[in-house]
Amino acid sequence: MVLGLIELAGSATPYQLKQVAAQSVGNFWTMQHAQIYTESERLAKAGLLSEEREETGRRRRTYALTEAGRKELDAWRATPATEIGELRSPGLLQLFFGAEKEPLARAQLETHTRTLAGYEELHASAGQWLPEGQRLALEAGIAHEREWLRFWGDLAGDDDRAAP
Amino acid sequence: MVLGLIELAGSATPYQLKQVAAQSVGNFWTMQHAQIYTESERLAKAGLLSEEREETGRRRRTYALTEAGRKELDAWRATPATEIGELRSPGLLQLFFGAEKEPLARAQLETHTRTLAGYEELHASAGQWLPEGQRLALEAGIAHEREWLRFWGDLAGDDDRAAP
DNA sequence: GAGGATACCGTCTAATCTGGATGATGCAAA
DNA sequence: TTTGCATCATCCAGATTAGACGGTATCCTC
Repeated sequence: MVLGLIELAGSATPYQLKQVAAQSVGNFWTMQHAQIYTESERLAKAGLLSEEREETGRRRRTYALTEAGRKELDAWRATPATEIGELRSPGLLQLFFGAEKEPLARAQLETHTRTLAGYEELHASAGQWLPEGQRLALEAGIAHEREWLRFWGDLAGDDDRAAP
Repeated sequence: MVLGLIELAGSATPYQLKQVAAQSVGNFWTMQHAQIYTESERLAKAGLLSEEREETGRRRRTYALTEAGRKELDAWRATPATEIGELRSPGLLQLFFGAEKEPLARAQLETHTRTLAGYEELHASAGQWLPEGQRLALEAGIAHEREWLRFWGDLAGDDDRAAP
C-alpha cells in the first residue's frame, strides 16, 4: 500500500501519504499513521524507497520509489491475490451472537447510508477522472454498501411486517 | 466474541473455542488461537469467566460464563454498533493500485466461488436449525460473496467483450 | 505390549500493529 | 505580538500476529 501510494504521488512525506490514504484506499484498507512512518522507514532501509530529509524545522522525510521499489511493486501487482479477506463487521458480529435485530439494523442503516452517499458523491464528481482501478474499487465499495443497505433494511422492516 | 462463543457452548476450553469459531463466526471475524488463550485468561482475571483446570495431563482450562460475564455480554449486545467495518480485500487493493484486471479477476473468482459454495451448502444443510442470528449472518456472507462474484465476473469478462 | 504415527492441545517468542498521547513547528488573523 | 489552529513527527504501553515448539493422548501395527 505504501509503495502504491508513493507511486501515485511521485514522492511524498508520510504525513501526505496518510492524508491521501484517508480519502481513498483507506475506505477499505486502513493503516495507522504511526505505521505509515515506520513502514516508510523500513522500506527505505530495504532499498525500495529513497529518503530525503529536511535539515531544519520539521525535518520532514520525503520518499520516492527507487528502481527496486518499482520492481517490487510491479511484482506484487503481477501476482494476483487468491485470498478474499474478511467482512469483519461489528454489527454482523452482534447479530451472530443474538443481538436484537431492530435497533441494530437501524444503527447500521444510518452509518451505511451516510457511507454510501459519500461514495456516490465521489463517484459522480470524480469518477471519470479516476484511474480505472481506483474507479472500479470505488464501484465495488458502492455495490457492497448497497448490499448492506438491503440486508439491514430487510431486518429493520421485519418487525413491522411481522407484528400485525 | 469469546464471551459469545462460550455462551453458545455452555462451557469450553480455548481449544474448543478455536474449533467452533473456525467453522462459524471465523468466516467473517477471525482471531488467532494464541489470542483466544490470552483473551480467555484476561476475561477470567476480570471476573467475566470462571476457570477450572485439570490437575494432571493436558492441564486443560475449562471456562464458563459468570454472572458478570453474562451481564457484560448482554450489555454489549444491547449497544448496537454504529461502525461498519472494512472490506479489506487484498485483490481489491491490487486492483486499486493498477493490477491487470483479467488474471486478478480469475484468481478472485476461483476463491470466491469455492467460498460461496461452502456457505450455500452449510445454509442448505443446517440453515433451518441455526439460531436466527447465525442464519442471518450466514445469509449476509452469501449475499456478499454473490456480490463479489458479480464484480469479479464482470471484470473477467470485460476483455473478451472489448477485444474484438 | 512395544513402538511409532498422528492427532490433540497449550505455550512461547519476535515482530508488528493499534490507539492515543505528546510536543514541536509554521502560518494567519486579531 | 500573541493567540489559535493546522501541520507534522515521534513515542509508548498494550494488543495482535504468525508460526514454531513441545508435550500429551490415542490408535494402529507388528
